Order: sequence, then C-alpha cells, then structure tokens
Amino acid sequence: MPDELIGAPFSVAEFPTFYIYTIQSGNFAALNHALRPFGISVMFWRVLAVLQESDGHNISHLSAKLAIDRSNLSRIIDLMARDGLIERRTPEHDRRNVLVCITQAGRRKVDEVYPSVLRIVESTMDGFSARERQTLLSLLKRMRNNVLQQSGR
Amino acid sequence: MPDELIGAPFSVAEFPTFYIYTIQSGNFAALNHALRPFGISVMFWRVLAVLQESDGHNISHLSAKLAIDRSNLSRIIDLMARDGLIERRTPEHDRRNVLVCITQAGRRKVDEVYPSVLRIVESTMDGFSARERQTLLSLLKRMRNNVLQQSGR
DNA sequence: TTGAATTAGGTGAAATTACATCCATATTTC
DNA sequence: GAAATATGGATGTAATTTCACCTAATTCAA
Repeated sequence: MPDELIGAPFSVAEFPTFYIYTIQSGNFAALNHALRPFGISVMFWRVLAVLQESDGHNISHLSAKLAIDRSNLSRIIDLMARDGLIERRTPEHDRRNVLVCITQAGRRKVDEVYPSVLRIVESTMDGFSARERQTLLSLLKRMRNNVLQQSGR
Repeated sequence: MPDELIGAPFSVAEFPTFYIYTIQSGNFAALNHALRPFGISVMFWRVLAVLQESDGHNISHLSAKLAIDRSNLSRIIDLMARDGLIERRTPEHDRRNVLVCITQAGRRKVDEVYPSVLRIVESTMDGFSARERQTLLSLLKRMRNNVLQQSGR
C-alpha cells in the first residue's frame, strides 16, 4: 500500500468533502424550495441578507463575500434590480464602481423570508447541544480557511 | 425581538450552512482544477471511485449515492462511456435496468488520480488532530442526516 | 390476462455556472 | 500629461444543472 493511502478514508462516501457536498446540495435545494413561494432564490436571499446588515457594497466585494463569480453576481443584481429589491448607485468619485443598495421592498422581503430560512438552517443542527454546535462551527471555520488556502484566495 | 430570532446567528456569514457552501464551492473548484490535466471532472471521479470499490450499480442507485440528479448522471455516464472509462450493461432479467461497470481504463484512471484527489481532500483538514477529525466527521454525519430529513429523501 | 400503475432511464428546455474577454474608468509611470 | 497598466463591472458562450416530462419494461390487480 503506497504511503499516501495509509489512514486514507475507506471510500468516497467517507471523505469529509463528500459529506460537505451532500449537505450543501440537500440544504441548498431545501432552501430554494422554501424560498420559491416568496419569488426569490437562495442567491437573492444571500445578497439581501448581507445588504440588510450593511448596505452599499460593490459587486466585487459582494462576490468575494458570497463566493459567487463576479459575472454571475452582476446578472443576479440585474434581476434583483428589475424586481425592485435593490438599486445600483454609481458613486461620483469612481464611476467604475457600482454600489448595490437594498430598497425598502428588499428589507420587507428579508423580514418576510427570515423565519423560513432560519427554520431550515437551524434544522441542519437538530439534536446538537450548544457545545456541539460551537465545536462544529469552529471546525468548519478552520476547514474553510484550509480551503481558501488551497484555492489561493 | 421575535422568539425565533433569539440565539440566531448574527449574520449570513455565521450560518453553518454558509460555511458549508463556501467550503464546498472552494473545494469543488480546487478538485476540478486538479483533475483537469487528467481529463476528468469531479463527477467522473466520484462515479469511478464508487465503481472501483463495488462495481455494477444501476443509475438510480448511483444517483442516490452520489447525490446527483438521475438525468444528469445519465448524461455523465454517456460521456464516461464515450471516454471508455465505464460500460453500460443491460441485465437480461430486467431490461429497464442499466448496470454501470468500470473498465480497465477506468481503474487505471482511478489509480492515476487518487494521490492528487487525496492530497486535496486531506488538505481541507490540515492542522486537525485525529480526534478533531473524528469529531468533525461525526458531526457532519449527523448534519447530513438532518438535511436528508428536511428534503425527505 | 389485460389495463393501470410503477419503475428505470433518458430527453428537452430553461436557468445557472464557469471562464474568457471586453469596455470604461482610474491609476501609475515615465 | 500621455501611454501603459490596473481595476470594476458587464457580456458572450459553452458546460452543467434543474425540472418537467417521455418511453419502454415490469409489476400489480381486477
């Protein structure tokens, strides 16, 4: 047995990253399904949630924060602006920039969907004690840092 | 503050599911990038890895195991068959069924890519003690079960 | 045994994503 | 201050994903 295989997971299904994939894929679908009646997608929700908390970010910053490709975010912002959830504003001092700002309708949408989103997100940790929850979050944070290393971002 | 918000994460970025999203998205990209020189995608790799371990599953079973839509898997299997990595076989006793079987070329491909895949997967847990690793896996397993509940699969 | 229901795989079409490239504006360098 | 470079956002396009639906084979039930 080659050295690199010693201690390796027995099968793909045991890879930590495969758990991550499965959880992400199922949860994303559940969230999208729950948000459909409200007329928004998971990505809409995430953009709104960020802006709700601190408004007026540019596309690049949002795209880094939300881990979406800039070009795709740009199109998502188009759709959200069309729906009146956000507005694009170009600051005078740098006319390349676009500040994305949440509208009143956008804030109302956040309030409207928050309970559903929270229920789904929290249900992923059903049966976890406060301590286990804390442990998981801190391990995930370290895992994420490792991943950002590997993709060099 | 409404009851459901008490103890809620402060911001989207603190949602456990957002960590999961970020990790998945970065790791998937890193894996795909690493596999590109070998001419296969992450999904190709996962199908091969499952078959390498236990050959001859049908599309539905594979699709459940790998959390891919049946229709997409069907198309992936097309491409993999075209590349000679797997073969479709129809068993006599149920001619609706298609057994997906790994070829010798497929097995060689697994051997070829395994070290690279393993390096990337393991690097997501850099700095973890054996115990932390174990803890994370067991918490992720519970999280996945919760997610499967929520999507009713 | 035959008509209805179920199961397996596949297709089509719209939406989403990745990735290369472009355009306009700003910044740097000489 | 003009030319080269960098930055922010948008666009084009091919690949992938989702989701509804189709066809064939099998099973079930009257």
